[in-house]
Amino acid sequence: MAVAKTKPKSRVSATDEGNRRADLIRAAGRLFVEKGFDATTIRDIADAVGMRSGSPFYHFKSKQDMLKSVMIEGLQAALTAQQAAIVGVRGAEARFRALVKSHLRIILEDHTEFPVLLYEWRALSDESRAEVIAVKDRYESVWQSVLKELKKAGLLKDDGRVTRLLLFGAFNWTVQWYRPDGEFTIDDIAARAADLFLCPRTEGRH
Amino acid sequence: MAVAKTKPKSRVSATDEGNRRADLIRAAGRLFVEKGFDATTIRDIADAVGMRSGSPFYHFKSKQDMLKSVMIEGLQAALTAQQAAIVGVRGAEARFRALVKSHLRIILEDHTEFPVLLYEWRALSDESRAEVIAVKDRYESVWQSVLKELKKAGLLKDDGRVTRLLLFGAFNWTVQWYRPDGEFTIDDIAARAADLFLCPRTEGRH
DNA sequence: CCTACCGATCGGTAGG
DNA sequence: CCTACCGATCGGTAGG
Repeated sequence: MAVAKTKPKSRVSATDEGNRRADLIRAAGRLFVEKGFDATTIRDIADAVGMRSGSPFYHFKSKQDMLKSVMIEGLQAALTAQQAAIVGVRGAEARFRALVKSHLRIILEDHTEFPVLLYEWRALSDESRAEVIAVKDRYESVWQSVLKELKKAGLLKDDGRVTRLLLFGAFNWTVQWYRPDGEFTIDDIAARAADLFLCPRTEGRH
Repeated sequence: MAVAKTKPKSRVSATDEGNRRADLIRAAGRLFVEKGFDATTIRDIADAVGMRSGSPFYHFKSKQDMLKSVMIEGLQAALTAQQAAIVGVRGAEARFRALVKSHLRIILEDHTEFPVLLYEWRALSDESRAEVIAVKDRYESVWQSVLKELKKAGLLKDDGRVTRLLLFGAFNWTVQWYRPDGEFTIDDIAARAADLFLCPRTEGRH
């Protein structure tokens, strides 16, 4: 029997599947942020990408699986942006400012996957949670090392757990109030946030 | 007809109704925080206070009405605590520290109504929202005036809208990570949070 | 990826 | 405040 040695068809369909999956993740992320995980139905998500209600289950085995995938997608985008933001940047303050800017862009720009992580943690099942935490830890460890540098440089009084969580709180809360058509740009807010937390360098360094 | 001039029975029943209503608000608040508004069913709430599933609708006309009532209840408790915390306290820094402590106690202690306001804003209908905002504005205006005093005293670089929202973010985010059995008490966290935001007074004031 | 469907559950109501 | 119930909707599946 003539079996083709190259399989262009399966290759194409794999690509298509990847795209459809990515479409679903993007639509789900946006809807989860807008309406919340529980208030979003599979039918909402299917509609958003032009599918029928049963079809998302061809790509994800459950709604919970979609939630986990959305969060991991958001974290991976954040990790990539984080690396790009600090590569080659020297000095504790500059690295800190770069991290803040990168973080706010990730959570406030059109990527809506990361905010799902912030506001639907409760909806994540224990099994999914472990997977997500592994990626989340990588993202946070970069923050920890930069905060440590900051403290060493005398630009931050304390870099303990409580301080760290207070910082993240200020940043992550922006999702609740930032509006793209508002008075301030994302970079404005990032600069003001960095200013707020940095101890003034002692006057007259010379 | 012999109409009793005093109506002890209706008085008692009014009191009872008030208690049952308060019970429902407390149970709903706890469940909304634990599972989220959408994931909490009327049956969950009824169970929690020992009612049948149809009975909460004797006290509230809809689930949305319960949400609004929970939020307003939380705000009123916060307003009362806020007043008590700053009355007679003089000096910008002392007033600020008192406000922070009071706020963290309200959102982290057993009162669970205020956090509903923070995390279920999205679930609130437009009509309910207007009512809640009116009470919320009273609570925030006290913060604004204290932050203004702080800036005047040189203890805060800026008291604009962005800074204010960053501050609230750091405080409100504690709901996500604070654990009563953790390493730090609420007052520890309040003190550390106040330290984080206050500019160091210029050394050697004399 | 669609069609057709199922069992479960939900907010809410009538009538007492 | 309970009993009994309804219409709507939801996550998910079988079979193609």
